[in-house]
Amino acid sequence: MTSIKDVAKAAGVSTATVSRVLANNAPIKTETRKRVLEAVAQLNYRPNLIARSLRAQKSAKIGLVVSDIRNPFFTAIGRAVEDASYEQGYSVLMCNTDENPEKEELYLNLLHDENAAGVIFSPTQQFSLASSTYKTKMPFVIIDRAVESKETDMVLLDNISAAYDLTVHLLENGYRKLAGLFGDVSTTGQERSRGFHKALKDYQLNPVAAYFVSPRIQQGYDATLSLLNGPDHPDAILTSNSLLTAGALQALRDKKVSIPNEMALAGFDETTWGELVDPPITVMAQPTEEIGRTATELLFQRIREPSRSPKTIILNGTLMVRGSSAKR
Amino acid sequence: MTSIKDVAKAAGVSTATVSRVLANNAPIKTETRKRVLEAVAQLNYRPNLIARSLRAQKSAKIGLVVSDIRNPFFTAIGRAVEDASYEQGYSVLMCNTDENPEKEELYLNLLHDENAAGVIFSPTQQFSLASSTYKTKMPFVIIDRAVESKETDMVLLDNISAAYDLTVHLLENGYRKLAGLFGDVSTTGQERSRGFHKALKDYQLNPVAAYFVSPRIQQGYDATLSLLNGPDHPDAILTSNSLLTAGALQALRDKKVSIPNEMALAGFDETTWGELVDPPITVMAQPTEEIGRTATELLFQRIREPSRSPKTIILNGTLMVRGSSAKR
DNA sequence: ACTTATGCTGTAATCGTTTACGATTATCTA
DNA sequence: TAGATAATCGTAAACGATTACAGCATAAGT
Repeated sequence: MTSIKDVAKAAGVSTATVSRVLANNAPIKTETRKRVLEAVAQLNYRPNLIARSLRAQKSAKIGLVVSDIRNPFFTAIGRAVEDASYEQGYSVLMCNTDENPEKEELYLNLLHDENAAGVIFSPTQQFSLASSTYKTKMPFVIIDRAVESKETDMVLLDNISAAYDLTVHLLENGYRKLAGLFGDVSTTGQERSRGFHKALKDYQLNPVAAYFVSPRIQQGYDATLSLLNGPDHPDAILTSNSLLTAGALQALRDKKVSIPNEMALAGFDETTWGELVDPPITVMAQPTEEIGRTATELLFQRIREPSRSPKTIILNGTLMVRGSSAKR
Repeated sequence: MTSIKDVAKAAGVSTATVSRVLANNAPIKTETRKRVLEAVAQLNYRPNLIARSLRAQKSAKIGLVVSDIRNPFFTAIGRAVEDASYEQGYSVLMCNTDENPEKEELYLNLLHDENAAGVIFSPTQQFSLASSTYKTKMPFVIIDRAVESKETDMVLLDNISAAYDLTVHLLENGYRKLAGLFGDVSTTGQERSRGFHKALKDYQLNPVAAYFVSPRIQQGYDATLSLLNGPDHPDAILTSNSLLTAGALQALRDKKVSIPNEMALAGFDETTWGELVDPPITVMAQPTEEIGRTATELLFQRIREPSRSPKTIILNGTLMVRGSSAKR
């Protein structure tokens, strides 16, 4: 490998000068700079990032730690984070935790050991930021799922309002026997459940059911089946993420339950397929692009100014009314 | 930060001994080992990966370079690669190229500069592995899209056969006026187009149309519209990836073209929503999990034994017959 | 008892950068 | 013109690990 020494030799200067030219944070005579640059081009030299990172005790990469990139919500965010980071010359390390606190810790450690400049993180509930010491070591931005600590930057959805609005929409359209399917691994599910209950209360109704299950297609499927077989048959199902929606839809299909006549369906998160199914699914869309960009910007702000006081940014969902919750 | 020196001091040994205990590739007296381990635990020490990587001139991470992780095909592969790497103690750096050769080069450079142990890569057509020098520096495994060079390991689908079978399926089910929508950025689209044409030829038919467009929902939508407006109205559309399928489906919906009565639809790649839409979509499913795992294993093989002769592994798709191509 | 082998550990070089510190030369200032 | 200031560049010390080499015991062989 050609190192900085080779360049220095070729240009007839010291390694320090080469470094100064490349990091261009110092005065260099135009003529020497030219010589160095020529040598660099000649030898096709590129600085070793590892060595640079070791010396500088930092690196130009950030971590994105989420539960599963197969979830379109996280994929979309991942893409936005990637794009925003790319513009700043940073690269992104994406990590899947599988909702597993051990994996969370492992990846956080890894990122720390890799001198990551910061982390964008969607933690499980078990993961207590307070007890961890990461925040002292690396800038953090929490997305999607709130944590207790007010010490951290966060980008969240107003989950209670969003769920409230979505529920009200169902109620306004004449549905009365609502069931809710919520994720059980994050605060998100709980908050959405709160909005759900609040809306029902305002209408002086009780929910038919509210299940907390792990956010997977299979669980959505199973929960929906048990709703269908249960004593108190709902006339509408509200789901707290797209995986549960997919599972619910699948179950309704298999059981030949017609939507929305026999059962309405509405859920969180926009997906490619939401509009493609028949009937298209009413969703509370999250501004994924904005979440990703905002989180990234917040992170860079904190990297630049570590002592800045923490911000929590609350974004709003957009209700996309479609056929699956048509007025009955 | 606590470094190896602190541990050495605490344990009353030299840094060399600490290193030997931790990398455990040397004889150490049981008693000293115990002391070192205690000190490590005491100080909560974890070796600095950057320093290790600099010294060892390698690292425990691999790159995954694809065009867009929002494409479910790549997402699924990404997940499989992640899991397989995790088991080996490696972490994965995922990169989006956006089908942009410049970004490809940038990320490949980055991975090289980061001492990545290897790369799993789905290149654009413009990217000529031959002209690049990467292969001499890093182990490579190409997935999904063939490259000329026979010097590299590859994991590919038998695209011609897969497209042939999918086309034959449409023909067997009575469709005669077929149109094909293929991606224009990779060899994949071309190969699938070949299989498509081959099948038609075997049935002594000509295609109504064969478009090469960039693999995005919008392009699938636009192409389908122009098919609908064109002079020679097809009775079936075959798409070469799920994004084009989604776009085509959207267009057919918007134009109220009934599927499969007025127009059949069949495409590549299994997705969450393929079965959920009405009618469910017939697809040629790729074994994403297997592709990801195989590629990862191949990569690790090559990392261990760089001079091993290159392998090309060809996998087969699975035809999932569904309503969108029902017999007419 | 003297050599040889072996087990265990420390010293110091090394990986490829950046940068504090000094040294040298050029440019002002008065 | 002497002294001060600034511009430019080189020397060498970090960053935190691994490892070749050497040293010193102790055990074994003759």
